[in-house]
Amino acid sequence: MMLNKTFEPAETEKRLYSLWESRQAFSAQPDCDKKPFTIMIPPPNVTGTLHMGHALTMTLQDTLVRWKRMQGYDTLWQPGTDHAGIATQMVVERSLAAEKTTRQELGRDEFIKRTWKWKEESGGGITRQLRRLGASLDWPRERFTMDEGLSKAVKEVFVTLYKEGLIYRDRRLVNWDPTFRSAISDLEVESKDVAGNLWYIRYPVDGETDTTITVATTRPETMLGDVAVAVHPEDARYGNLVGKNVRLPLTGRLIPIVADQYSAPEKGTGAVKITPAHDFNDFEVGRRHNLAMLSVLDEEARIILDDIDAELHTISGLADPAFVRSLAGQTREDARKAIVAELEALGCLEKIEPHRHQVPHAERGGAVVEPRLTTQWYCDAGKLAVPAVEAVTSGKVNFIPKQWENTFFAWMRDIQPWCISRQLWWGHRIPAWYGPDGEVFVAHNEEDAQEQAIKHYRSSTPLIQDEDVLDTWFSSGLWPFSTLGWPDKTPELARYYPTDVLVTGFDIIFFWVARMIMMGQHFMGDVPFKDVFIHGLVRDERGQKMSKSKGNGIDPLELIDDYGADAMRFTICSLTGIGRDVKLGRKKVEDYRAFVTKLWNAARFCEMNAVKASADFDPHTVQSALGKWIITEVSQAITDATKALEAYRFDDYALTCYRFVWNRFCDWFLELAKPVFASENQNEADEIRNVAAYVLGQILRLLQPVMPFVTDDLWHAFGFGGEGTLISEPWPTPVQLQNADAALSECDQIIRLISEVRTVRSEMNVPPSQKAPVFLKDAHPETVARAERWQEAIGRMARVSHVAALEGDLPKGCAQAVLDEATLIIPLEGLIDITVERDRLQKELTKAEDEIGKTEKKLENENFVARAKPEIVQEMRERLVAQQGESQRLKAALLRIS
RNA sequence: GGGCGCAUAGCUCAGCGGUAGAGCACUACCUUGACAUGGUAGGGGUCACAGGUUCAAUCCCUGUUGCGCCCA
Repeated sequence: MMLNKTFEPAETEKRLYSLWESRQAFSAQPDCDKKPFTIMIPPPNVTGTLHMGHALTMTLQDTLVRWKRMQGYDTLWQPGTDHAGIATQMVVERSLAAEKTTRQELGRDEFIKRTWKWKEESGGGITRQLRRLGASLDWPRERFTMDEGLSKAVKEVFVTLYKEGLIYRDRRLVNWDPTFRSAISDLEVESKDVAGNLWYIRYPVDGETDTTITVATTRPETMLGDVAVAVHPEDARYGNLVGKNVRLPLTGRLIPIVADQYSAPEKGTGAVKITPAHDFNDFEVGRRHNLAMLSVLDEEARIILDDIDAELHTISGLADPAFVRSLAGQTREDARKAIVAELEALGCLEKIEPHRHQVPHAERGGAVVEPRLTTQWYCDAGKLAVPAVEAVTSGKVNFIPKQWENTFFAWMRDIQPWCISRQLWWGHRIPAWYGPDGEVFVAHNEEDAQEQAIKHYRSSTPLIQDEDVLDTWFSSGLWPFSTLGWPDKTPELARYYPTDVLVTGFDIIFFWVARMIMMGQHFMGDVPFKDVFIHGLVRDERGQKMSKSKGNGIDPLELIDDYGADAMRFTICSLTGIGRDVKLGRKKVEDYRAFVTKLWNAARFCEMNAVKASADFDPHTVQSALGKWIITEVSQAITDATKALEAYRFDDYALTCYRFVWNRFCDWFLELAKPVFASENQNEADEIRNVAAYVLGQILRLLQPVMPFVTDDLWHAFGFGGEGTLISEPWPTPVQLQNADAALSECDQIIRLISEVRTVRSEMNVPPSQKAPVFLKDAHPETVARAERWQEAIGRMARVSHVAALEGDLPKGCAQAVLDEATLIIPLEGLIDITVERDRLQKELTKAEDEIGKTEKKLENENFVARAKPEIVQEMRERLVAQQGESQRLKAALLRIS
């Protein structure tokens, strides 16, 4: 079989991936006796499509998993998706809208059926896309947060936490999305700086004809629900008013002036209106002062008067119930306009100031979020946080980089009760049933709830299940053990929990990482993972966050189409340093594709020179210096690459491989091997062929985790093993050759000799077509012998006609260069300008003397000699000798041509 | 306002108490039979600024400035 002129990723990727999958090469083997290594995929949203962020995180995970698999671990990389309550419901509702119907018209059961149908047909497209990346996920184990097993886990957790008092119902403010008409998480709210106004409104003090107190507000429409005015207790301006009441304009309600620290004297007028049902800070003030909580906005953020209608007063020039009633049903925006106009007409509006302020917006959908007083289910995150924090402080869970532990702690320290109910239909319906009197029965199923109800009511009573579903993250938090079969005691659970590492971005430390630790600690009594590797964000080349609206996103599938999955994966790894964002552009992928090509071409060269896998080759038996040298070099690369992966240094891993393959194997080993392959010495040629095959094999293994396709293709082509088998080959191990020092210094010297000659020739503008001899002056006999041994390679690589010790006088018109104890003499009469050569040498000499100066200065410093580590002083002394030698030889060279 | 991170070659980034590195870009030369998606060589850095610790600081400490992120 001959390798094609170029590597063809598209064809190879398709062929190999289906081969791997059909052979279950990715499957965990729960029954084997290998040590397990487990990564849980952060389940992508079932509505999602693959973006660069996925490509980054999945490439890193796949690289780790493939590496560990080669290291002989039984690897489980658990795939799956989450049901993404809001996002999925949105998708299906959109298609209903296209059919001119709504979920309400369809009814809950039918809607759920539709959504499942959508999921089966269109959901989870991302899992197909992950295959294009080469991700070696254990697909037969794929799970979905809504599937039967995981739903069972969710119910179990809910019922248990309820029994333990860690889940409860409470009426308090939530962040409410008026578009979805659902509670949303604090974490799904984004504060945006918005240009608005501060409206200054005069509230007349009750019982005092001419006294008013002016409050400043950014939300005048909420004043219908005002229950107090707060001033700072130490604010002298208002001291005499505390305890008195004001008449609320528009509604005429009598409300107190209270003293509360919350009011900031320097802000606005120092007096603030208090609307506990529509503002988080006001809610706290209301609690402190035992104030009523009046809701004036409904689930769509329209004015609703239920709470205030009974107490509307008619006060001439201040309050008119008819006006207030006319607001009912208006949106908050319309109501604001009407209210401001009315206040102005009443003379209550003191002034309007333009004002920038933070307005909460829903991350998904972008609606302005409304704090709203509702009854929801809450999880006592504060209690669950304690063991979670403990897990991190004790080091049972390690964040990499460690830095992120602070972020984790900061959030955990003032964690709020977690609102877990959502007013959606798509999700895990809350396993709570209500009796006619509102009594709650929490149970695994309706039968159990009925049983409880019968005990409670002493008769069979109709129950109604809670309409709401659970926050998607509630089920995601169970992912590390629910996917393994919990609450059943499965062998998988025993074997793969706790998992080894979680790989994710910092943006979901709170959403997910923290919750998994809480749930894991509580239900499994152990952490869900030992390491948390937090990688950066993918940005474009200019460092901008990729986003749809900016249009600067790159589609990873396009990159794969254009450059191949291997090139993209390698690029990602090479750019993933610890704690750095990944700035990625097409150009970088294109650049690293050149590396894939380089590897391919190096392999082609090997193939052309009859390099073949040899099963019984033992690197320890190698005799040639070149062979010993490259075996030592590849061993070093293996050591470095392994260390890098152990430390999650994907960049170091990729770069170590890159440098070894390109700058050692290709640039030197293969070039130095050419004369050997061409030589008469069949023994040596055979040995170097074997060495080449061995090193190539090590390279393919080393690169398999990051470039699984091209490496397997070559693995097979060279007869190392069958197609698709590299994935399960052992990870390479370094070898330690005995007595290799002479070989290493020999190769090192030859490489430097070639480089010196090349440099001199290039600097002297000698065209490569002009060959010239090289004579060694003052060289040690061993140096001469080495140069003669490598005559052929030196000739090819440095355009040298022949190498020999200098005999007799210096030829005319020479260029010279210093190599260790020797001086290289390159006769180039007629080709070079001797004055240029003199200048060149002079420059070298100046450089050398500068270095001597630096070293001497150090050694002359008594403090240095006395206090520095002895080995450093010794090193400096040796350095000085070498530098002085070089300088003397340069001086001598100059003298010879002057 | 609180917290965190970053600042090194034109660009992207490594590095590290003891002679400043890579890739890309740039310049010159080269189509020699693996590779022009290539080869060879070269130029290019007061390691943000100011102090301090140290025999020695790009590296450790303090402060300043600039940029970015998170939380309020």
